Amino acid sequence: MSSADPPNASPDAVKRSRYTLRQLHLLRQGSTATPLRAIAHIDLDAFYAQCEMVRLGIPRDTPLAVRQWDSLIAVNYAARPFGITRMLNAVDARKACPNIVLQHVATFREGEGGRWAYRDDSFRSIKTDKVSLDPYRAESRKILKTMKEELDRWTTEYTDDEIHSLTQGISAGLEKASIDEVFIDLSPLIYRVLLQRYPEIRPNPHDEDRDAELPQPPTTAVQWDSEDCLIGLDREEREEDDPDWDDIVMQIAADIVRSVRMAVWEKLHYTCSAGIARNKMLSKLGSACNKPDKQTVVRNRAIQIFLGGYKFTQIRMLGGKLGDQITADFGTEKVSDLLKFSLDQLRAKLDDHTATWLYGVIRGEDRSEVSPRTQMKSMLSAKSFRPSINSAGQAEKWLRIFAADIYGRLVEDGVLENRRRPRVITLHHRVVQSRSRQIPIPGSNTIDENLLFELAKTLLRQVIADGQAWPCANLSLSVGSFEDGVGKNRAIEGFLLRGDRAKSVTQSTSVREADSTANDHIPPEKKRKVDIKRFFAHPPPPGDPTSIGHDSAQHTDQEVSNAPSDEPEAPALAPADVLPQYNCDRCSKSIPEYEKEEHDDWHFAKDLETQDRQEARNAQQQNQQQTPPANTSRRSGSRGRGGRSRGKPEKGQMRLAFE
DNA sequence: GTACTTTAT
DNA sequence: GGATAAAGTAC
Repeated sequence: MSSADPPNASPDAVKRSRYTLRQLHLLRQGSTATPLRAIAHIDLDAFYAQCEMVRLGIPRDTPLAVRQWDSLIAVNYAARPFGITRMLNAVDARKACPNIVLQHVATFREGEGGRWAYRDDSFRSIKTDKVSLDPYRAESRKILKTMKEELDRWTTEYTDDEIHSLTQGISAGLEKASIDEVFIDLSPLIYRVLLQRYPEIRPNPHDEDRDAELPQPPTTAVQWDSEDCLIGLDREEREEDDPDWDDIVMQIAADIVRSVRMAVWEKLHYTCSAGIARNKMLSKLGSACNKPDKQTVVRNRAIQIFLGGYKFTQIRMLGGKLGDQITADFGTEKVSDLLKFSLDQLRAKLDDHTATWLYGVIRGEDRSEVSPRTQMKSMLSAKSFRPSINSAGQAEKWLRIFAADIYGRLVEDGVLENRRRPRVITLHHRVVQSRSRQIPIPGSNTIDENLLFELAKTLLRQVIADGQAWPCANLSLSVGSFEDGVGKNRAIEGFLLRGDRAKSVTQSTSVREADSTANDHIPPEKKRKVDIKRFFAHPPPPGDPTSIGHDSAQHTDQEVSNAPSDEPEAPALAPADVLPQYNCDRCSKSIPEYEKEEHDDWHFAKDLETQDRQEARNAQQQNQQQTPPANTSRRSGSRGRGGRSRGKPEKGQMRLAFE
């Protein structure tokens, strides 16, 4: 043991953990600051290909690729041994594997309304059809739902009354990273499991030193599943060494992820691969290590070896121009080579922010958070033209289809029920360079296909008036800046929601874009029911005195603003005036006697949290920059917008009726 | 806010 | 490469 040992270290030479009580309890609120945290990245294997296999009932060992015009956009694992890859064209794929199934994506077709369909001749119909990815979006939603249900099952399973009082409102955050990938912050869930399995680490008011090292966990605690792929340990570490708490955490994470993957397979017949590690970056690298249908665990003690073997251009954010620039600046693509440069040496070539970020990231540090988000922030419908199109008439044909496409997706998203609604619509247009124009969607109008189409035409006229519009090689329409609806059913829901959930409903325009919650996909009907039930089943402790003044301006760091709020609001009606009451001397509130114990626990947990937040703030001030690098892009100069002021109709342009 | 860039699947 | 999506910068 080192000289840093506390003087009161017990003389009986009990081995201590490398982690502290504080680090362990930071798991509770999904803090990004603890080295014990566990993040999973789950990636569907050749997703579009699997969607088609499921849809068509094609067995796993049949080679299949998804076709888009003459290109392949997904290749299943049965086809890969034949040398089939994306970027082969359909003809070459057939040559390499005569038996391959080449399934074209669904398409919209001019004059057939807003309905996509799978068509035998779509690959020949590039002139009249537009790709629809809707079938894949629908499958993606189902898969997310299944994953969430399985996580919820874990959450309820590992919740006895005592744990409940310490972890209420806390569950795994799930971030939809793309149509076929999610990040899950398993820390809060694992915290529950740990409290359940190891009662000795439950928060105890008598713990006086939260920064003392924890006792080591039982040496028999970690049993890896034979299916888990473990990244080999760093040089100084040995498999025979006794496990520490991070090993336990990772093993529980692996159990959870395995069961999530199994649920997806059993319910929907999709396989996926997963990476499990301390942070998003490592879990993402991990999920790609063993495909398909495998999960890879990057333990803390394996990080250095693991990362050292990579080209840094594989790391998120370094796959593009920034990565190229760094390669040029330092004459290497290897993480192991880059490790030799000091922070100051990195600073000499890169801006401060980027240098600090890079220095940490190649050492396995990544404090980016898993933001519980499953909803789209924008929707885009696009078409590339080969050959280019040459008139407004041709363009409008496509705008009709774009409008129908987007409208259909908005309906899925709940525009009809006023759940969400986009505030801006944008038209992108490319001749050589691309240009775009956007306008607000008038809030007074009901959004329908025709409104979108009319707005799109308005934008098209502006783009045409702006400059060289033809020949046009690419056109796209998108909507974004969604706001949460305050429809009738929304108002009462907002009233019943607690804490951060309520904020996400009512403050959709806050600076940091108060985001939706992990339960967003649940239909409002169901969500409301659940919330009401919990509301009455567990009357929450009265308002949290420690949180006074925590709002608004105080929310300067991620820890605070994103910590799941377990802070209940006082019920509109006090449960009972007739029950025996207990007066809490901490918060001077009067609560029912039978809740005293839970209330005290709650104060205790709150105190821990307050300390932890302070801790996190301090840590963050020291660490300065955890955020990914700023965009180094310089303006490409003289592409001026023609000096004409906007907002006025063009000469001869009609004002739209709804403006 | 609007237009544009970068990164990613 | 085509169709998406997200986040960030510049003004």
